[in-house]
Amino acid sequence: MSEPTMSGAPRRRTWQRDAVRDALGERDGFVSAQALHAGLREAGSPIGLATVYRALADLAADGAADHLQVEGEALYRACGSSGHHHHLICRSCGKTVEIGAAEVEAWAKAVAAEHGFREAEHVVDVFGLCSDC
Amino acid sequence: MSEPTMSGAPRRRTWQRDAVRDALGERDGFVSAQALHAGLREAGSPIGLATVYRALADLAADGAADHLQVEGEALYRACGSSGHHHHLICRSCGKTVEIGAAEVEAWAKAVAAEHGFREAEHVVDVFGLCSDC
DNA sequence: TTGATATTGAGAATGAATATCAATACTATC
DNA sequence: GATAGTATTGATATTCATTCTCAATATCAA
Repeated sequence: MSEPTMSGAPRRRTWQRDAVRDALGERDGFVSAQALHAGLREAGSPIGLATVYRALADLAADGAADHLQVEGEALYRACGSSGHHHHLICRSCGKTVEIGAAEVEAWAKAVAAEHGFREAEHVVDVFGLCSDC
Repeated sequence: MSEPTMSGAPRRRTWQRDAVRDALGERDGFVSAQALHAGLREAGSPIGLATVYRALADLAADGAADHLQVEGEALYRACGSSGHHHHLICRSCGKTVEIGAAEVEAWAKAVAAEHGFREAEHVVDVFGLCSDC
């Protein structure tokens, strides 16, 4: 029998994974794997690109990071709140605000049910220009 | 002064563009450029891949097609309603329902304003399993 | 019909993301 | 603390979607 609540990820702790987690946490908004890797290298870290991709994928799988696709690129961000939430993102500087939206959750569920759809998930993100841009 | 209502696109009519528009219209859900091209070739059309990409980009720019990014792939769909709308998409068979959502529009605008964001746009799509899947 | 030019398409080029695989580092165990 | 077993790393090759190039061609207005 499988145990859904058990984290099936026996992850070893390495300075590389810590570096990626830390670097991601220091960023305000969403970053690409490429950009994060470039930043780490600039800061003197010899970490490899493939490792950054893997670390980010793991963080996302563990629920420690959010990710979204923009213009054919995957962007990641350290997760503040642990539960389900959405984002308000500045399309100029990348500044991001995490937002909860009970109304939207309810709406999505209702719309799905209305059309006979089950197991509904949704993608909801708001893009704009923040007060500093 | 610019004229936002004027179509700044002096497009020439070619059988290739018509073929892409028609093929897209015949599909139920979202399709990738690659898939659409493969379908056209299978149907005997000698149309080139680059042309399909260009035609789809033009349709999207002209507001005749919607597009969204899934797993690093751009997907297109012929637009039913001309105005702003969202989608309810079956993640199994791709069946898509266009949905309007005044409540969500209002919510997005309110959330953006609340945090000092201007020129807010939003991405709202619901994925689920339709009644046939 | 003709001329100006937008469009096409085969293939090259780009760029993000993943696979490969030997060398290395982490963890539990003794 | 030493050691074996194995997950992880990283330089590089590879895949794959998308865009670019540019000569040949088709479209549209005159």
